[in-house]
Amino acid sequence: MSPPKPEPVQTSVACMPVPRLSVHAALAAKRLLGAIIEHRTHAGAVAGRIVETEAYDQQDPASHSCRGVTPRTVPMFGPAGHAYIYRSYGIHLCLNITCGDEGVGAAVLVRALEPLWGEALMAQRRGLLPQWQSAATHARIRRRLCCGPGNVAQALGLTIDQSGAPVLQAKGALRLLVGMPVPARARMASKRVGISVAQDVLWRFFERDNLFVSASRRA
DNA sequence: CAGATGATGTTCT
DNA sequence: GAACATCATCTGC
Repeated sequence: MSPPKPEPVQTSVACMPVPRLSVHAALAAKRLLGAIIEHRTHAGAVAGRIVETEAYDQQDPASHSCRGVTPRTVPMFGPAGHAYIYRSYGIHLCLNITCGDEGVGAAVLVRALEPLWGEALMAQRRGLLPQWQSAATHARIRRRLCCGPGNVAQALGLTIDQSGAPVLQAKGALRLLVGMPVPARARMASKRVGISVAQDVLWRFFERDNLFVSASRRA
């Protein structure tokens, strides 16, 4: 199967400043809603608007950083604005954006994106290209491209060795850009997904009524 | 729709 | 050896 033609890259949304991330993880998680994550490779550029996040803090028993620095979690303890990517259940990769001051182990998990560009390439990476090309199922497939952290990393085409890469540099392959922030009235908070400790903490945030937040988890 | 399950590699005890 | 910030696919309503 030959790769789809790279789509033209939109740049107008990239003009606004990115939110300050050297803050507590829960605040960074709210600020990152509406921001855009883009990954550029030889195959083309793909990007999506962040619509679902989770905060993980050093003081938080559910966080990889709660027992101090390990080889894997080094980026969490570095400065804000870098990728922390880990392998989940042996199969998937999950993308986080580091936050907080240097020395503090904190990051925000990117759980879902609203696809913006490079959708055909995303579909190919997700193994959904045949269905994508048949226009009848377009909307349904589009909704599945980046829902869930494992799917986000797969659609973006990330690799484990990109953990630690900066995301606030204009020349970087993986970049955080800013579109429309999600105002507080359109923002929902809930318990985080898939953890066995600190289950009552409301550190999952998502945009209300957004189709790209997985349906079963919209509340 | 809900719930169960297997795939799979790394990290930490 | 257990646990794991998941997902697709299956079963049974």
